[in-house]
Amino acid sequence: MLDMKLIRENPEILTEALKRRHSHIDLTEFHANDRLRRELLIEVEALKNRRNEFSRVIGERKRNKQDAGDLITEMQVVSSRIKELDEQLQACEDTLNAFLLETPNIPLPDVPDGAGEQDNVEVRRWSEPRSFDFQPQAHWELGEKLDILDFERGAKLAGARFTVMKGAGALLERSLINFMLDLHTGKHGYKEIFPPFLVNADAMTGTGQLPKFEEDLFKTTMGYYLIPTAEVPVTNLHRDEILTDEELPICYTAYTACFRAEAGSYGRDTRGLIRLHQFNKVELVKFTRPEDSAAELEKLTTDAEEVLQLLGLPYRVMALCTGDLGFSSAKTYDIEVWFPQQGQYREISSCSCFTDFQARRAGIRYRPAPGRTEYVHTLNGSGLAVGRCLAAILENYQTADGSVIVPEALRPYMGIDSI
RNA sequence: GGAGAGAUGGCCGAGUCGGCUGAAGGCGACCGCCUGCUAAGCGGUUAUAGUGUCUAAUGGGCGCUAUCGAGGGUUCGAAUCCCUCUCUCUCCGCCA
Repeated sequence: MLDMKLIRENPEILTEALKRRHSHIDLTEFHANDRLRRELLIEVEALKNRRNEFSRVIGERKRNKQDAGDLITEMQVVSSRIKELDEQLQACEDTLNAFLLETPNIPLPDVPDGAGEQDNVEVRRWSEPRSFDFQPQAHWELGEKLDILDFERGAKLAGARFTVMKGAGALLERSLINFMLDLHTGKHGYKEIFPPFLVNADAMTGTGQLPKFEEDLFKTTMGYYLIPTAEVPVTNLHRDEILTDEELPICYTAYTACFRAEAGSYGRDTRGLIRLHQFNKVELVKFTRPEDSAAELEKLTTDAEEVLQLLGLPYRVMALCTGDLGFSSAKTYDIEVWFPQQGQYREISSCSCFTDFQARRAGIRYRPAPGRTEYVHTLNGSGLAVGRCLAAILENYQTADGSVIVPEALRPYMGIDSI
């Protein structure tokens, strides 16, 4: 959510931002409603002021056993007028609020301009894709032949876009989760969180999934939402709180399962582990002072990169352009890992700075100085998507006979050196 | 699932038959005084948001409005009365 004052006083900033995002939102109605709101507010508050004063007088007279009938009659009229105005004001604020909830964040100045994915900019690249002296197989083929991935039975149990991990596959998944959590809590200093996987609508609104992206979410009959990422419960941990200056930055890491409806991606990545309705992810979340968020995003990204480095998986880092930027994000780096069978880099982590956009929605503030409050900046990134990481390991570490070497860093967790 | 109790400021905790309670009192925290130091003691400060106006070093000054779990109702007026919902606690039942 953006600052109403900013839109009021510097509408050109938002206009410019929307243009960079290739998004078309008309501000005329907003400005009209904003003016109307303040007019109504001035009128109704003046009346309420009168009502309060007269109530005091009425109270005094009653105590002194004096008649207050004349004032009460007058106040009846005032009160009914207040009620009318309050209703108009409410309607006006609902409209403004709906607008704010559906307006995307303003990209940071250093975000490259562009219309879509093709305009993203490569920032850096780590290691070189390995050259194969045989035809590399896709991870789903390897997984099925090794009997560690079972898509058929996943479909039997739940449907398309579900899988079952078995034996060394399940062990590898679990080892990756532990490996990532150990790295982030140990070396990088994040605090581990294990949150609920189901949350309420308020939490989903706080981080920006609702109201705009409801169709991407699974919802239970009881009204709970399944989390699409740990970002939701972990960021909302501090919803409606005022943090102290000293405790910032707060850095959390969390393993959760993630659930996505994947509406609108029907034909894409129908095979393998790339796009499932349920997948595991280790997430990194930070709450920072505004002035620190840019540097913290860089650190968060390199923290995520280190997972791939330790696993020996080639990757590149992309700066998303304005046209590809997520709704709530002000700046995003995607980390893309190499998939030999597809011959391309695929997203395995998305690291974003949301500036105060989520914090304003979720009411997450801090005290920069005694007596003052300010919104924090929130950041998050995958560190990493576990299933995609497993897939990348299978493909990059496969051998000619179809077995898979276990990366050095995972051997203490796996207890075996090949699958 | 059944029965009961409760939800007030950073925390604890008062709020009588609705009226000067944004909210007593205490604790904590901060500032100042005192003290050789510490402690004790004394004085003061200590919620958030919206909005008007003034000054304009955008940081405030002076006002107003709202908020006592959330929403609605009664009333000239509600933390106080009524309804709905949410959450917490206790006991019973069930259950990984």
